[in-house]
Amino acid sequence: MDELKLENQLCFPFYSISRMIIRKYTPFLNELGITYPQYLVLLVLWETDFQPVNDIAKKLYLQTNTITPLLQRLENLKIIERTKSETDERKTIISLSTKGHEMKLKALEIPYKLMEGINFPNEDLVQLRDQLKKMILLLQ
Amino acid sequence: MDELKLENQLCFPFYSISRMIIRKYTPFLNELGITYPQYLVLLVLWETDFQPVNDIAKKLYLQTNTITPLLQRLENLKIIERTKSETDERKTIISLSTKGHEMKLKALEIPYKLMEGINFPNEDLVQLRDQLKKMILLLQ
DNA sequence: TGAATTTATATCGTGCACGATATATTTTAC
DNA sequence: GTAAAATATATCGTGCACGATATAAATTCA
Repeated sequence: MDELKLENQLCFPFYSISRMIIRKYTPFLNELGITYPQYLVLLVLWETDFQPVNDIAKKLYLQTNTITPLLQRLENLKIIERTKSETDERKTIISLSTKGHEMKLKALEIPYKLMEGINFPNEDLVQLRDQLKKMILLLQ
Repeated sequence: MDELKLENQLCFPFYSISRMIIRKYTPFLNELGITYPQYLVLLVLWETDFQPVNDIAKKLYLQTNTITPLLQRLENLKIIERTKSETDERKTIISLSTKGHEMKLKALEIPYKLMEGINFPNEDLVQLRDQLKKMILLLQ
């Protein structure tokens, strides 16, 4: 019976922490005029520019039907560009605009500002990150 | 510069794991005809029946404008009932219907079925749960 | 080569999340 | 005792997530 107690749920803490951290991000992302999932897409593009929709989706463990409209919004905001691949016309290649590139400079301070607001012991964080990585592999 | 790499993000693993576990829940919850956030509300009600909207929202770290329409859907499904408090007319008291009570019996097996699909070492899980609890306290 | 299958993206519908706002009830303070 | 503030819920708009479906291009294979 205890297994149905909220306190003993496995997913609930992940679900809550995720939303709580996103809330902490929001004021900084508002300054850039983007949302958290849009920020994740930009992180991917800042690492590697010019990628098909599917590659971005896979890196974020999302489906293309989630990020297609998100990418259309980023295009409307003039942050990215969407062009058809010349070698494979099915593929839509996503690339950063000048504005998208410039946003990286402003974004650089976000991770620091964010961690200031959360006083989590650093040694715990390192260990936690390893556990979470293991967990993602098991869940895929 | 490395702080903007997807791999080094703090929130991304929580966001991904949360969605991945919810995906594992979905087939079992489909059998009950409910969604994961609706399941969370039922967990709260199965522990304590008859609660105002606000109490449920607080336990789930959600806002009332998120769960009000969710509760209306659960009412349409005849799983819960919504009645005004007699002592404070502002409060809407949420209670389980007969169907809502009966669903608990079917739900009892969900935690076991779910953990079967994830081979996470048990000693790690205990430690992880403690870390996550600490984190939630820091983030509130 | 041409039909069948696979791949890549897009579209549509539903249900969250959440900021902003509205409305009604209760409490507080003068 | 009544106006102001606080509380509780509801409504509205936008942007995800994701299942289901559509469409078009590329690949496979008979």
